[in-house]
Amino acid sequence: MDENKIKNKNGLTEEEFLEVYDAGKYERPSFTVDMLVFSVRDEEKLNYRKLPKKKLRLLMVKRGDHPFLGQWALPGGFVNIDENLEEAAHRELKEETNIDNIYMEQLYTWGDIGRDPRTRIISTSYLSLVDSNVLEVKAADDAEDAKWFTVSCELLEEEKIVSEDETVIQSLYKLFLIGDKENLTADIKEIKRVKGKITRIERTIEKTSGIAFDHAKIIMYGLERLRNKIEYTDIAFNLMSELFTLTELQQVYEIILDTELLKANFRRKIAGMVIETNEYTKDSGHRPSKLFRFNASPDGQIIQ
Amino acid sequence: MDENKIKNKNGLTEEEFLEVYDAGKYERPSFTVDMLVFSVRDEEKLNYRKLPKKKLRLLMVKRGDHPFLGQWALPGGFVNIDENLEEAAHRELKEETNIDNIYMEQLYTWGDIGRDPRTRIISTSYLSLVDSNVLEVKAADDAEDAKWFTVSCELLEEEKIVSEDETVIQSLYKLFLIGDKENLTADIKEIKRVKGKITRIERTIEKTSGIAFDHAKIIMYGLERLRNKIEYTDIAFNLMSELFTLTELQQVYEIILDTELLKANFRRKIAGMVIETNEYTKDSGHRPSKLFRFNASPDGQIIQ
DNA sequence: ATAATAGTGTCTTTCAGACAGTATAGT
DNA sequence: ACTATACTGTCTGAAAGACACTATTAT
Repeated sequence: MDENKIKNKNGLTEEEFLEVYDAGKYERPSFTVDMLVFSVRDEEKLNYRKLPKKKLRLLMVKRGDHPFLGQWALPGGFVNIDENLEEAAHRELKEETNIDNIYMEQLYTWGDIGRDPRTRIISTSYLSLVDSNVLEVKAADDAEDAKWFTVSCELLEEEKIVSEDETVIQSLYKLFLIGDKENLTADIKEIKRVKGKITRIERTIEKTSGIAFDHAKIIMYGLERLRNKIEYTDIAFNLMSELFTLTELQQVYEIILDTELLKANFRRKIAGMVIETNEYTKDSGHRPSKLFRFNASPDGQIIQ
Repeated sequence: MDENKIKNKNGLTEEEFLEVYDAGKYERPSFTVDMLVFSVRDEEKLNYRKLPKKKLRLLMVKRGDHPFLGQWALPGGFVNIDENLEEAAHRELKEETNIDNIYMEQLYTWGDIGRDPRTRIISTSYLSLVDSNVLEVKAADDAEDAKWFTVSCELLEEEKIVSEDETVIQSLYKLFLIGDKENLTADIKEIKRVKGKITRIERTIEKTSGIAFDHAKIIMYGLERLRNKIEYTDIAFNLMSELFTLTELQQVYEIILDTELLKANFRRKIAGMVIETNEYTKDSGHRPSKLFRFNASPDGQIIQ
C-alpha cells in the first residue's frame, strides 16, 4: 500500500514527478486581491434636535503609477507566493490604508482578458465592513492617497423585452462616488438574460470617470451582495459601533436597502439579534434612546 | 486633456511604462478552474407501480498523472492566457468529459498555500447543473476516466460551545461518493465561529479516501450553495428535462434539501415557475400525471 | 409648551405548515 | 376491487406590513 511509489505513464513516482515539475513552463496570469471596504458615516446635524443623516461610504485609493495613474481604485494588490488570499487582502489593506482587523468575506473572482493593460490579471475581490469609528485612513506605501467616498446609485433606464424563448431586462445604472474634492461616476449597463432555464446577469461599464480598471463593476456587484445579505444575515452589525440605538441600526438598513422601514416592524425583526443595555443617549434634544449591543448567539439560529 | 501622456514618478508615460513592464518578475501562483457538475439520476423501478427514487450525483474524473495519481478529482485545469474563466471552465469540461453547453455559476476561489504539492495553485470553482438526460460521459484528453458518483452526506457529531465572547459550533460530516465500482469518502470538520460580530465558517479535511487535493471541501461547499440557492432561485430547473411532472420536481427538491415536503404546499410554492402542458405520463400503473415545463419569466419576479 | 424622536399595541394580510379529502390510471 | 400515485381544499398559526397611540427629553 505504498501509494507514493505508484508510477505515471512516464514511469515516474510522485517524488520524481514533483522534482522535474516546472511550474513556469506555461505563460501564466497574474493574481491580485481587491477589497471593497464599506462603512457608514454620520452627516452633520442640522439643528440641536434633528438626528444626523447616515451615508454609505467606500474606501478608495489613488493610483500612484500607471496604469490609470491619478485615478481611484479599490485597495488591493498582488498575492505573495507564501500567503493565503485572506492574508494578502488584510496585508494590502493595512499597507495602503492602515486599516486592520476587520470583517471580510470573499465576493467574486474577476478574470476577463483585457481587464488590465499590463498583463492578464485575475482578481479575487473581498467585501469588508468596518464600523463608523474608523474615521481617518492614512495612505501608506503603494498608494498615493486613501479616501472615503459616499456611495449612491441611481437607476436611469429600464427596459424589458420578452420574446419567444428569452426575457431580457436591460437596466442602466449610474454609480456616484462623492468625495471631499473629487466626484467619480460610472454608467453601468446591466443585462439580465433569462433564457430557457439559464438566468445570467451581465454588467458592462459604459463610461467611467475617475474609477480605475473595471472596479466600477466590482463596486456594483458588492453593493448587490451587501443588499442581499443584510436581509438574511447579521453582517449589518459590522457597520455599527459597540453600542448603538435601534434607530441608528434601522438607518443603516435603510441606506443599504434604499427604502424606508416601519419602526415597529423593524424592531420586531431584529429583536433577537440585539441585547438591551442600561445606557442611554444624552443631550439629544428629545427623548433619549436606549443603547443596545449585538447579540452574537441568538437561540438556535444558525447564521449563514 | 491628453491623459495618456501623464508621467509617473519615474518619468514614464503609460505607453512607455507598459513597454518596460515585466509581468514575470515576481514569482507567481498558477491558476486553475474546477467544475462541480451535479445531476439527478433515477434509480431502477422496484415494481410496475412504484415510482423510481432519485439520487443526486456528481461528476468526477480519475487522475491520470501525479499528484494524486489514480484518485478522483473534480474536472478542471489550467486557464489559458487568452481565455476568460468561464470559457476555460467550459473548455476543460468538454475536454475531460465531453459535456457541453450547461448552466454554470461561480462558486468560490480557493487559494490556500499547500493545496497542491506541485506549486502554489489558486482555483476558482464553478457550480454546474445538468439535466438528467445526460447519461453517458466519456473520458477524453487529460482524464483517464470520467464517472458519475452518487452524493450523500451525513452529520456524525455536533458540539456547541458557548463562551463569554464566542460561540463555536463544531460539526463532523462524512461525505460519501458512491460509484459503480469505487466508493470515495471524506471526513470533514466544520467549525462555525461566531465571535462578536464576525461569523466565520471554516472547513478542514480530517481524512479522505480516494478524493484528490482539497476537493472534498469544495464539494461540501458546493452542496451548501446548492441547498441555499434552491430555496430562493430557480436553479433546480437546470436539473430537470424539458418536460417533467410536479412529483419529479418535488423529488429533486427533496434530495437536495434532504427533507420530505408536503405535496400541496410544494405545488403552491412553485406554481408560478411552471407552465402546464396538455401532455401526460403513460403506463404508470396508477393515475397518470400532467407534464409541466419551466416558466422562465413569471410576472414581476426578478430572479437573482 | 413644543419639536423631535423613542418606544409599544394591535389589526390585517400573506404565507408556510399540516392534514384530509377526492380522482384515476393499470392490473 | 385494489394499489399507488395525482391533485385539491381548507384550517391554523406565524410572520410581515400598516398604522395609531403613548412617552420623554432639551430648549
